[in-house]
Amino acid sequence: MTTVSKKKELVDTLIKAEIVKTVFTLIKNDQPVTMDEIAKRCGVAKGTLYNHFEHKKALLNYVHQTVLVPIRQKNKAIFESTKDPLVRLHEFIDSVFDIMEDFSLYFHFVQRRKTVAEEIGERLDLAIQPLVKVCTQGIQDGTFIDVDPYVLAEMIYGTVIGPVKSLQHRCAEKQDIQKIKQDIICLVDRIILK
Amino acid sequence: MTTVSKKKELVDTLIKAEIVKTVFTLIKNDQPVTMDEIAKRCGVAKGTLYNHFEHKKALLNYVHQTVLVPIRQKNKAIFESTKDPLVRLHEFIDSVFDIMEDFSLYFHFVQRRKTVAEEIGERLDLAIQPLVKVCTQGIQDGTFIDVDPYVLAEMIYGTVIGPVKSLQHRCAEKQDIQKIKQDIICLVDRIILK
Amino acid sequence: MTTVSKKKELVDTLIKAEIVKTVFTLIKNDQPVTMDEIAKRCGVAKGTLYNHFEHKKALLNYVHQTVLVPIRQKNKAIFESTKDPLVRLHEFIDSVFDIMEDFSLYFHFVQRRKTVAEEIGERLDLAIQPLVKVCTQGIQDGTFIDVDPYVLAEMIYGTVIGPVKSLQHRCAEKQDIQKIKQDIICLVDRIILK
Amino acid sequence: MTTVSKKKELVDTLIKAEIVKTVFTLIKNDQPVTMDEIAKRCGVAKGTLYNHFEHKKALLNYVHQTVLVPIRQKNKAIFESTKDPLVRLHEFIDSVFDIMEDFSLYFHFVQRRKTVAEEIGERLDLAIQPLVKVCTQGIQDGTFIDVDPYVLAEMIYGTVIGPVKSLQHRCAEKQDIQKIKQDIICLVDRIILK
DNA sequence: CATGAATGAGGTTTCATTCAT
DNA sequence: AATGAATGAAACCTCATTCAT
Repeated sequence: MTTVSKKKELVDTLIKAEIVKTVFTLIKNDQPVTMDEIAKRCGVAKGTLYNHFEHKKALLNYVHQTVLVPIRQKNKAIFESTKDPLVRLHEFIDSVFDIMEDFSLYFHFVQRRKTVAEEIGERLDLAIQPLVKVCTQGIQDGTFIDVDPYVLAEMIYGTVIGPVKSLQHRCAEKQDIQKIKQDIICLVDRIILK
Repeated sequence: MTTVSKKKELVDTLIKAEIVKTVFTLIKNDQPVTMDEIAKRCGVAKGTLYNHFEHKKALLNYVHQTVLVPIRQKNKAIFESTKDPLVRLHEFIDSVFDIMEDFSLYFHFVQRRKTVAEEIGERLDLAIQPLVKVCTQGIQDGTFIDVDPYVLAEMIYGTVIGPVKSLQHRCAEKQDIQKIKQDIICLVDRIILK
Repeated sequence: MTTVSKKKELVDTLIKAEIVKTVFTLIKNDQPVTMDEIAKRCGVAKGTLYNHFEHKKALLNYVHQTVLVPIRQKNKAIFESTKDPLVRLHEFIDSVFDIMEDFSLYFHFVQRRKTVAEEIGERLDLAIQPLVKVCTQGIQDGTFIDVDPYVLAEMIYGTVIGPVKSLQHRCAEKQDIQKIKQDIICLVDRIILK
Repeated sequence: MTTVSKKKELVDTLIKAEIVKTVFTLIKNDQPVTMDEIAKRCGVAKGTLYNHFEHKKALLNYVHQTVLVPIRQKNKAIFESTKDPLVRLHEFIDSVFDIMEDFSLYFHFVQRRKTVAEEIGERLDLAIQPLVKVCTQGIQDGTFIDVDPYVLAEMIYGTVIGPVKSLQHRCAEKQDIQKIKQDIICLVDRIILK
């Protein structure tokens, strides 16, 4: 790759990063996310945005994907390993809590911009389906109880993600979070193991 | 109350009912929900809508509440009874499946019109908090396992509602639904009972 | 028709007339014809234009049709009569000169807004085809010379309309116009009569 | 001229030729003629276009002139000869049919890019005025009928060019074209000769 | 009260032109 | 000379809300 195209790519990346940051700020402040406003705050012209993204939709999608990337990566590493199903489940729970901040970011974004309908598709793709796979395997191994793996997956998802959602509305201290996590792991183990 | 004001109230009720119906039709058909369109389809003038609702937001909120009322009523009857906590839980699960149609209506509405953020608040008010109460009581009774009642409630919610959400993306026959329900009840019992 | 709807129609007509006038002014002054500018000059809001016309295209088409209406009417009266073909031809020539002002308006409009491609279609519909019919009949009568009626029609059109177009670039006095008209009639007769 | 400046001129010519070709392709395909698109298709940068043409208008004008050059040349050769007026007229008609493709190209271009107003000026310059000269001479010779030479010129122009325009909307075979041409010549002779 | 025409802020997108590299 | 990213003026269109009748 030439020096020039490297530089271009760098600038492109920088601008996109700036856009992502700006859109986040707008969303957090519950201000309308218009192309005018994004451009103004990024210190570029409106046309420039259209040099980097075809539509407004493409721009927002990029922002959205940016949020999802670290979550996807962590999930991929966990779900595609060949470890024991139970181990992978525990890793998933650990991961959710570890990356609570990413999740919080994700929720902040997704909760204000996407409709529930859109979230459901994403949820399926991001968590339910991998969980179903793990559960199916666990059931075949004979280590997990023999229940519809979808129900099992939903149960796990609800048990793990639900409290994370609710935490925003409760006032929980650090130590509580560890306690909750332990309760969750305990509960999940109790349920799925024969 | 005078005859005149009675009449007024009647008309008000009729128009509001018509509006609710119209908004639903629009949402189901994925058509834009504009004041113009609502008015045209209701056979009234746009200004008339503003005699019944201050804002568009107020109008949509009214529609939303209309959907929630039967759900709230059923939940109230269940959660405010003095029956055994476990019985009430089973009644809740029964209720969710019985009113699956209402829920489907609810989801159709909420999924296309409200953001995830709004759904979370509602979810808390509508299901989590009542479930927390029931669980707390069950724990004090000594019949439920001693886990953070929030986690327990979330687990139950996730196990019951999650599959309902996903069902839209799976292709499930009637008999399957009964099977799933049995799996869910079985699972919930297995979890919460000591 | 009710008094109210009569009034509405009146207002609609008045606004449309105002719009037509405004668009003409803009075209004559070679200024850009934007919806914003039309609205401003008509003393109405941009949205109002959209209450009367679906698109900008529809608006411009209306203006265009407004120009064509008197021309079409005169042509229709002439070409649909049962008079002698030669008489109808003379009437057509008379008409073109009588309504020179309409034509001038038409040209002013069409020349600045429509491409030649569009004009050709219109020309066909407005003049050539009626002329072809008249010529065909004259040929069958045995009064017109036996030449491809399209060529004949084009010749007549060119002979009559061409000078009108060119007059804008020459400086012709009133008397000259009468002289030119006589020359044209003379020429046309000389050509088409056996 | 230095070698360097020769080379420059060559490059300039090549690029301009490429631009002309590209613009034609775009116009024929009814695609928007934007500077971006021209540059991309020519394989040069947008800025380069501005090194060869001051404005977009200048660029388009150049393309337009390119189309006109061969037409002008042929016309010049015909109208500036000292042959008999009638012979020159016949040569003009021959020429129009010979270079039908150039004319068709011309119309394709002019019809989609220029307004009728612009076409009229061009028409005058390109055909009417030369024809007026020829006719004037023919009238003075005593071979042409004594009619306003402008009217005569318009008649000839209309009779010759009109059918060419209309041919696009009719479906005419090769032989028909010869027939039409004969009809036209015949008609023109019949009219202008005493 | 009902009406619905008028309003105009707010939004997205296009594209000729400039200018630093 | 060539480049092409950045620019930003214009243009079109939507729709919640107001208000005179």
